[in-house]
Amino acid sequence: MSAYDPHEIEPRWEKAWEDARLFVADERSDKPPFYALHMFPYPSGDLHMGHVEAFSLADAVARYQRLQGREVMNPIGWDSFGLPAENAAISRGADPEAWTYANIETHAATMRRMGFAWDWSRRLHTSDPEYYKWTQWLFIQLYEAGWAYRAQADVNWCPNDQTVLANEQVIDGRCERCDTVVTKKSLTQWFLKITDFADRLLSDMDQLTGTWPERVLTLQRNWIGRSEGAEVTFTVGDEEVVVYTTRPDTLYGATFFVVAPEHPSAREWAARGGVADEFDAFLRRVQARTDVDRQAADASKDGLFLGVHAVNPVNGEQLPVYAADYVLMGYGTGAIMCVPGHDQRDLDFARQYDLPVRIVIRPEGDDLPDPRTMSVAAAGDGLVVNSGAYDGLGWREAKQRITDDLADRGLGRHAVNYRLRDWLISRQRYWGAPIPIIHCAACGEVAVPVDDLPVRLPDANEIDFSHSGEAPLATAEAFVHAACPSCGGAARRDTDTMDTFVDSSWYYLRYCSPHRDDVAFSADAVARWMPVDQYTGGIEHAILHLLYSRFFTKALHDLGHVDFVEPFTRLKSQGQVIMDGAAMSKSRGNLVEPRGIIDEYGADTLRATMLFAGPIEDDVDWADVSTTGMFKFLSRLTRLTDEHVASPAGPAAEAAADEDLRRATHRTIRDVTADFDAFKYNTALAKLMALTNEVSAAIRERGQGGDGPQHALEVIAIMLSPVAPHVAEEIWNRLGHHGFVAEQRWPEYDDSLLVEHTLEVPVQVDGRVRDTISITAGASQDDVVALAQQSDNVRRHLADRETVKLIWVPDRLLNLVTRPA
RNA sequence: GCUCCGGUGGCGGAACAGGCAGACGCGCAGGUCUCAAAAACCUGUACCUACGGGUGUGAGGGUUCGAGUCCCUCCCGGAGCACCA
Repeated sequence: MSAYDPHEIEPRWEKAWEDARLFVADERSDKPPFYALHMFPYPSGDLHMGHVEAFSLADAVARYQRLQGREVMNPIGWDSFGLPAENAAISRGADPEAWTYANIETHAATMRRMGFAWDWSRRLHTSDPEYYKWTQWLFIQLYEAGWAYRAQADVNWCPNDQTVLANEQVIDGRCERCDTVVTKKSLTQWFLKITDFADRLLSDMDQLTGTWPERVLTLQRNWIGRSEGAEVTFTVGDEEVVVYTTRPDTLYGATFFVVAPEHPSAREWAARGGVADEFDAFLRRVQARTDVDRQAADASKDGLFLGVHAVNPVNGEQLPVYAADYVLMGYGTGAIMCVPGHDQRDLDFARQYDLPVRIVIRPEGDDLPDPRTMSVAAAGDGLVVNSGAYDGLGWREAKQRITDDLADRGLGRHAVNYRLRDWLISRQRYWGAPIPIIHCAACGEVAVPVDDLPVRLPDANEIDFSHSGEAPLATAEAFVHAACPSCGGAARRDTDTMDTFVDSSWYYLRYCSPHRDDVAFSADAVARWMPVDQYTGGIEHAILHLLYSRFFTKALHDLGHVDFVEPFTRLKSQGQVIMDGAAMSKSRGNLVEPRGIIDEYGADTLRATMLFAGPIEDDVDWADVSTTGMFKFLSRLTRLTDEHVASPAGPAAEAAADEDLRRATHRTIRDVTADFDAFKYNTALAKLMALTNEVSAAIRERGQGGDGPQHALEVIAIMLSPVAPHVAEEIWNRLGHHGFVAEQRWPEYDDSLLVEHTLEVPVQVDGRVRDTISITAGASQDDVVALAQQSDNVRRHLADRETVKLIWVPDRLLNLVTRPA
């Protein structure tokens, strides 16, 4: 039987670590602190393969930093509020709280079997009153600063989950959780003013360049969607109407004017224009369409002439005013000037409603397009034409000048717009943190005083979950009725709960001092640990969670609670674990359970397999990876250790062989260290395997014993320990050590031992390898050429040819360039 | 449509900063051990070959003594955004 029995080894070391409280971060250590954070899990069922990969990465980072001499904080917690608990409650009559905490225990048990070096003493759950008390406190801080407000708006509504959704939670017009087509609903809801931070969310990304994946930064940049242009004032009758445009240089090309159907003036203008009934019908038609419908491929535009005209401030022209569904109320001012010659959407609309087209930019090098027949708008660069005094200017210059001139007349100004909208955080759900606001008929909105926090969730048995379409908390009478904190009169609590992304936007601060019941986080602890040194997690949170957390940090900074503006100094995103090319799921029948793999091969094999599968940021297809390969490696390594230990110092090793192994060991230290620094665990493992093969050859073929193999195996044990920690402890122990390998120092290499004395270098003739020759390191070009010319094969290829050039890359390669003699 | 990634053996993937393409592993083939099998171990494994060599990193061009790597054009795949004025 194999010497490697993970089922005996793993529990033994897990207990030893725990007994020694090895991974509890010490607040008073004088080692440099290192905050290793992974995105905490949502507890649905047991851990899945995606968790295993994410945590294997996170733990490798933390254990590596510990070996590098840092005092590491590697905490664990659960993002434990959320919809699935409630859905389970509705469909199976379970108690959301019981369901959630049972799942957490299942998670925790599997995590312990995986041997993750969590600091369990900092464990937190966002659904604990001790936690959400401070989530509510944070909400109040934002509210008092004017960054949380209630407004009526057309919001995204998921008819299946019976709740509103943030823009970020709507994917292709569908609910990100259940894929139901999202509809619009006009509701009064709570928003957080993330748009106030749009410019800083963008500009502070400079601090993250190089330490965050470029892809994540790009996603955030796109999401924020900054554009520069101008606001220009048109008039309709005696009413001023402001439009936003990125192309004020095309103002002279405007031939009509469009407002969003929901524009506040639209109905009044329609009435004035004598088309009120048509407008009402139009509005109903537009609102019946979902976003999915509106964004469908055909992109046909629905519009209605309102019977009134808008006056263009640059030339006094009268432009017909339309309401159309391709203009959105939520962006800019909900009104646009339309330049069909230079905007594709406007051109499409003009063709559909037979409106005139005018060219005001002459495209560089091209003829003027024919405005009567063109079907592709002229979007490129060029010189301004048909624009009065501005003719002949470059479009960039015209943009500047026209805007400046309008500003002088009080009819315009330079303006910046963002795609980003305020964050809608109200949810009509039970299992979340109640919004700590009381509505009083006399006093209006009143924040719950800090001393009264937390606003506790009522028990689930007080809730009528069958009451769909309304906030579940509204059905708990005892919860709803409250005294107004301001006047003491009878009042009602807000019955919405907060989006769970609010909970997860600050948990990294709570980890610093998770047991404090007088503050959300202690200033000292935050000063010690924050910002996070290394954050790891899935790319799926590239926008939502990371953007919200950055926003919270900036808000807390402005309120004086923290002295930094970015929470996560470095970020690494791992790919997803899939099976046969598709996401794993029970319904697809392609689910692989971590427990099954642990039962068969042990946790180390599972962890190492995940990290060996390929670059960590790439997806892993479980169908392509081999647990048996990794199990064989760990078995072979263990067996080799035993063979080494059992053999006496061995027959006197040949000096040369000993030197080879020593050089291989030092080269491996150098290369694996670089790989760990770059998160390249797949190649790090490959190099540890290669060194293991070298040790094997040294012992078995050369009969080498003693220091060389001992040192190589010690190095392997330490460098393997972040990835396969149990077997690394076992090997370390069998090599005769008593302390934990987890507490050793990462090995260092000696440059002088890397030098090879004899090298094999290729000799090329005209770029083709014709032989390899053996040279001494540092040999001169002349010596090498002389050696090369002794090679039969090289000589044959030089016959009848004249050498015209020599390329000698010292110690690497010789190339003889020839031509026919 | 726009933006950003990527394309290397049967498979996952290696290749510093332009210098011997295919590390490491899987799979496969052959062998040792065995009554046999499993396990373990050993050897081989890009393709073609008249055994000299030739061809190969999606396709085609270019730069260079030399290109998987740099430049241009194109094809394919993936991701994100998408009536954002």
